[in-house]
Amino acid sequence: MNKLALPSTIVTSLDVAQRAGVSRSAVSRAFTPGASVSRATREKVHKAASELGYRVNLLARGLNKQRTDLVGMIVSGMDNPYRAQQIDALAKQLVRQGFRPMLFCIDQGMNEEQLLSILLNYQVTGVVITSDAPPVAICEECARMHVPLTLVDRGDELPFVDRINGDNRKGGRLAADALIATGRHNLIAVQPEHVGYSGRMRIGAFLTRAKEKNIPAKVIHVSAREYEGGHEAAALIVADKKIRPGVFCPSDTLALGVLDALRTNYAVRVPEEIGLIGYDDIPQAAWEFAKLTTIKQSAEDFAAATVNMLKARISDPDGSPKNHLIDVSLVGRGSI
Amino acid sequence: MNKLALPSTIVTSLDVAQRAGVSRSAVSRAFTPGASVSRATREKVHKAASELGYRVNLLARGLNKQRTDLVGMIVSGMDNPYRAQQIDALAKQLVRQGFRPMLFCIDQGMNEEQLLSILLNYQVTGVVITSDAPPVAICEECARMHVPLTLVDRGDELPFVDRINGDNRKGGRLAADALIATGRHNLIAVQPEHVGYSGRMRIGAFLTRAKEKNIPAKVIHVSAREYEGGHEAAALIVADKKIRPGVFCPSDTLALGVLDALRTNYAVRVPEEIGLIGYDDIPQAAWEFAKLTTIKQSAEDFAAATVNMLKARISDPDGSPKNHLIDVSLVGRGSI
DNA sequence: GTGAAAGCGCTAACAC
DNA sequence: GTGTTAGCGCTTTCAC
Repeated sequence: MNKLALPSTIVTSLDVAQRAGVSRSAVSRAFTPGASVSRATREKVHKAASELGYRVNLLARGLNKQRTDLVGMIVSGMDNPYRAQQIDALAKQLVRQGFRPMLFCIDQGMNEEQLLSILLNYQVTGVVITSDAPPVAICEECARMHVPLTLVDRGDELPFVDRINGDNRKGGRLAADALIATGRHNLIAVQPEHVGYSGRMRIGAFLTRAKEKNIPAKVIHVSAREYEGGHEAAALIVADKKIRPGVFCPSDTLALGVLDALRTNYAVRVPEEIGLIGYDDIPQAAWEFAKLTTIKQSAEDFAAATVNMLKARISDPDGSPKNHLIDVSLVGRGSI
Repeated sequence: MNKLALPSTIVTSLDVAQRAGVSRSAVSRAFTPGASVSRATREKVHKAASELGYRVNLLARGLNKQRTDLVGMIVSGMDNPYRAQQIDALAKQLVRQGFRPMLFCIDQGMNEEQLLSILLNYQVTGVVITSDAPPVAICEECARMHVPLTLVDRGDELPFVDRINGDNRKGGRLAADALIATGRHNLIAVQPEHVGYSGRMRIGAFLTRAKEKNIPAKVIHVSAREYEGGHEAAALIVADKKIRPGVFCPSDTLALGVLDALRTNYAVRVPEEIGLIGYDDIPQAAWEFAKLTTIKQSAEDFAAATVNMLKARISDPDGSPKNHLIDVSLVGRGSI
């Protein structure tokens, strides 16, 4: 990297062409993998380019090729560690596969539609939505613009678009089975007011399984979400005075709220007096104070499946919509 | 939103112009805030546009205006809740101020330089780096390309570029003062092997303050980072058999690892036997099991300062580099 | 394998 | 206030 006098003006492919004594097309080809250029030309061009500090302008290329490799992520709830893991994994996977993620976090006063609108203006190659609010007109808009869209954890409400979901039914079932296997004969599921599709599915499957096995199960409703919701739930559970109940929370943050409140505020022992199982397997679930048994969904699996689905959609824009299920598994840690 | 036969071809400003019976410039102006167009024309254009489902192509606009509003974020350690908070806050703030964040997470096999290279190819308007590895040639590259760069939490190593840092000196001092104020006469700082600039500064200030007050203080070195590092530290602290020591951890995840291990593995009571203070004030620090006293840095303050600095740099590209300090404060929760 | 020319969709002078 | 013209930097037929 030599230090030339700074080219206050932008270095263009023409500059490189002239310096290398070739045409602009040659330069373009030299920077296009698999284009038909001779080895000699390619090297000549690359040399001139690096001397000049040239870099291809992806905006111009995108404008021309009608393809940007930009992928929009519309996200909410980054305060939940699992969501953060998902975003991290997705962003990495996208880059690995040649895409460039744009990140839009739902903010008060900025809804999904507005964010999507911005994305579409950037001619994104695809959009991934991982947030809880409903996507209403969004799917139609993407369809109209022929932009591939993948919904993560948004359920089956919109059957005409690609979706990735954890296997919530299996998860709920595993949770019920696990609690029952440790001799819990009073099952409880905690359901926050603003629970999303996934949570509802998990709880639904949990209750179904309990019924199948003839174990009484009930739902406790709380108004807060995440950790605070868990505190609310703990109060209700304690007041309930069931004998050695088994409690299922459709997210780890919720479960950790329950656990913490039970022990600290009510001196209840877990798992001796109450069995508890969460969902997601966030790092905190493995912490010593918690040792929370939970249902693991791999964020990496989610990311890989999402990007694959996106690629599939790009190469076959009119194929029928897919719904991909991510496998889940039980991680036993002793809280049941 | 009416349903016309889907325009399988892209809708361009020319299409809108023709439909509205005006020129392309008129269309352009109608979509440029503050341009000189008559109300009538603007409305005519907007009507035609929405009938056609037109949206301005920001790539083309960017190519033309040499300005994309794209801002790259290069990030690592999203598994740390504080980092996740920072990214969330920054992404939101950027969008609010009219920028469009691109997210690049450091991945094995993908270093900062490669990611930066991609960003620059997209003609980003600015770059924010919030990661721990050293930025070496990156700053030079940005400077060469005239792309504003802001370093978050990367310290003073590179005085010729804009930087945002928490007030680490004050934080370290506050931590020492707080421990001393509760009668701790044996201070300990926990330092992971791969501690970054911020951590070193915090510990440095902590030790300095201890010395000023004539309180003995030592550093415990651990090889792991975050929660696991805390476990290592706990073992060493217990082995040390100091009387009622006061322990400072330069991050909450580290502190929570210490706390958890002390209680669970060594049955040591906090704060009775050992006082503990962390840094960052992540949500988990407020959880019941922890009630961790800590040094708070507002992620929103960081985000706001970062975006402001970026804007300042954009409007004055050759101004002297700034180093902005974010204020910190003590959050007492009883772990000391 | 290489160059010339046309054009991706937009904005910015410049006339009127 | 509005239309015309000329690019922004790149890729891509199409000849050669």
